Amino acid sequence: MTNNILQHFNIDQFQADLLHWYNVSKRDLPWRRERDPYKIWVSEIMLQQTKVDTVIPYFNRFMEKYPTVYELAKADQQEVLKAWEGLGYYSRARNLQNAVREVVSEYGGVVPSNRKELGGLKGVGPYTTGAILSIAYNQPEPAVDGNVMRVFSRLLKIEADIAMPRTKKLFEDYVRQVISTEDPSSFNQAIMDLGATICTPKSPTCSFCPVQEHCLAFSEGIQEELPIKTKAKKQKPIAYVALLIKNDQDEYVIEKRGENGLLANLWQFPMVPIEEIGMEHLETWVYSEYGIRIQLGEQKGKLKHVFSHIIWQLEIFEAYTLQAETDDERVIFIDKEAIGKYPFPVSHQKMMKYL
DNA sequence: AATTCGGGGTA
DNA sequence: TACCCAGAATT
Repeated sequence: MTNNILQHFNIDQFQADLLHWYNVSKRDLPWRRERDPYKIWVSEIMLQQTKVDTVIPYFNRFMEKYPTVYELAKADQQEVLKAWEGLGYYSRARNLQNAVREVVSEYGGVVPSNRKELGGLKGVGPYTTGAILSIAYNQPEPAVDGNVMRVFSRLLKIEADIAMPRTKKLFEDYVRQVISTEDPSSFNQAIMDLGATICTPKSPTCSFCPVQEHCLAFSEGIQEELPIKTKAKKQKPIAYVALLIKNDQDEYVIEKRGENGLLANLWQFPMVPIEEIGMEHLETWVYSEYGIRIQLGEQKGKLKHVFSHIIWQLEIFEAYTLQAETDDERVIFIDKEAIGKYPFPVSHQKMMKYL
């Protein structure tokens, strides 16, 4: 399989040191209080690219609302998105619910315990498959995420670029050789805890590390140089005029975004891609786009919102209309108090203070 | 292999 | 600012 990097690596002692540390020092997290595969699953989806501290309140609310696959399966998607509001990467929520519905209809409500069926579910990729199989079902499967690549790149002095997709397979091979077959659940979680609390991206606290004596990078003093990761490219800014359109009944215009792409199926205040349209054609564009005749008011503020790949530069304007309806099926007129029932991206939540 | 998907915390 | 985070789907 892999070469002989592990030749001088004491696997048994490493496992013992790591697991002992984990048993003494593991974090008390809501999804660690029991071993319900559904709860492990939800936690793993929420934790994708998201810090533990951010996830905890979302996870607790979600479990109160959807304690089993059956409640989530029968829920309305807009309600699920509302529960996900602010957490980001909203396709996770839509995929999770679709997958849960498949578990109910195809697997009798039981989360699959094999790689083929589990990994075939929407939103369940290689990492999440391994995480559920190991944590919930105690199978010796690798679950390679950013933590694991960082920890192992230092332990074994692996200098492959972790930004490259194929590099993850390399780490999966190493984990398969090093993982505890006695307690794979604790092993994988221990690596994650280690990466989150000690073997951190910057300034790792090697003096507290339970496996310091196993670490090749530490022995050479190069732990700060690893892992190697090529830079992501910068986000492109896009300018919009965002419109708080009010009618004489104090209702506001909000719009449901499309079912694919960025912030899919969330709601927002109408946005005009102002670079393409030009301020002088704004009212005309709004009428052709939404069938709403408006009069532009004054600017209320501006805000910058950074995504992974783009930056929204929003100029927020008031506007007025005499209408209370339109043919555009994306659009509704709604009063201020009812807006809170709809899922909005954070950028548009920030605009609500101007209502 | 590269890009698209959110949002917040950190140094 | 720049980087990172218990990544997956799409192109």
